[in-house]
Amino acid sequence: MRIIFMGTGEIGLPTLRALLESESHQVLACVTQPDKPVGRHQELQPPAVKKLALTHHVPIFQPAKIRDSNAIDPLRFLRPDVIVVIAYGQILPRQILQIPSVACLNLHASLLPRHRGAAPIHAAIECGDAETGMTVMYMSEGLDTGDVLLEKRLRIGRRETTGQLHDRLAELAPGALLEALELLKRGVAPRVPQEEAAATYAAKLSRENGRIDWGVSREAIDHKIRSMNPWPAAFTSVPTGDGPKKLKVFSSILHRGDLGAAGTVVRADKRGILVAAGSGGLLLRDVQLEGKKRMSARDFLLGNPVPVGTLLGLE
RNA sequence: CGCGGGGUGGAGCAGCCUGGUAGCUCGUCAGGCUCAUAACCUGAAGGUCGUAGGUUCAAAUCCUACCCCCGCAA
Repeated sequence: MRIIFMGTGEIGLPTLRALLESESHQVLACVTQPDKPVGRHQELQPPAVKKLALTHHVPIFQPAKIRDSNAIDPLRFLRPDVIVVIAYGQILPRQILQIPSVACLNLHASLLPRHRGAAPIHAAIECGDAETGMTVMYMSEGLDTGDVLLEKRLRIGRRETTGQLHDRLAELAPGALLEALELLKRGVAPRVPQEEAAATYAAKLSRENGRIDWGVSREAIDHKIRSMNPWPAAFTSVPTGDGPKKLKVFSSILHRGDLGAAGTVVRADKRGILVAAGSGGLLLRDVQLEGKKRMSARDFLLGNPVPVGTLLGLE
């Protein structure tokens, strides 16, 4: 089939690669977000999708606003059978949805209608979900509200992070899409409306989402730490000789028992930093002090002793 | 030139302001203690102090340029 690929995030890379290598499909163009100033020195960086498309000599479109007619018309002229959208980053207007002759498909990294929105992977882990998956849906004008074509499920590991789950979902996507395209080609693709009452919404994350509230349960904090890893990273603050500093927490182990006031350091040794939560506690294993590299709690303590009784999270 | 912190034996840090024997906590190796140990004791190895220049009798420390890492911001 003749396909236009629209995507920006890394999660779409395996899918784009599969389409490019497929014998039965032709990628007419890639639409991705404009190069953006990224990183510490604000250098312009092309999206990963663009880099991959360049190596395959596929035409690339990077409209600042996909709603502009001069962004839409070139796509229409390509006369695609299908438009595939995965982590593109802009809301598509109706005019785009109507372009493909067969379908405008979106791949979403959750089992819809659960976790609609920008951060479905984070949400699945933060909510403590046992499973998630990749959904192929027919796009509608609402945000992730379209009818479902098919979905592939994945069990979420007990200690899995968003980064790890992201990569597994990315690898799950190509198979789901190719199967969906095959069903469409044979005219037997299912179309199941989402159950509106079961819908949840996963809003875009900001750094502040990573702040640890030591007063909640140890499970909730553990979900937060895994969910925010690697970005934006769960964090708290720790007193230092130069005042309180931000401490990112990348991994922890649940600890049983009542340990006292939430946020208090109960023990700090080579095993890690044991902190009391609202119920039970957590043994912090991998941390990063602001301005420093990420390291094990053991290494961190060698140069930054944290006395028992220290209260974390104070500004 | 967006703001800021940092590069010191294998790891994490101090020392730099107020130039002049390389320090701390670990790790490693050897030996000892112990029923035993992730515990403890003794000893040892291991560093051109990011790179290149400059100032000086003397530079980890002061000056200049560059490279790399990280936090904030996006």
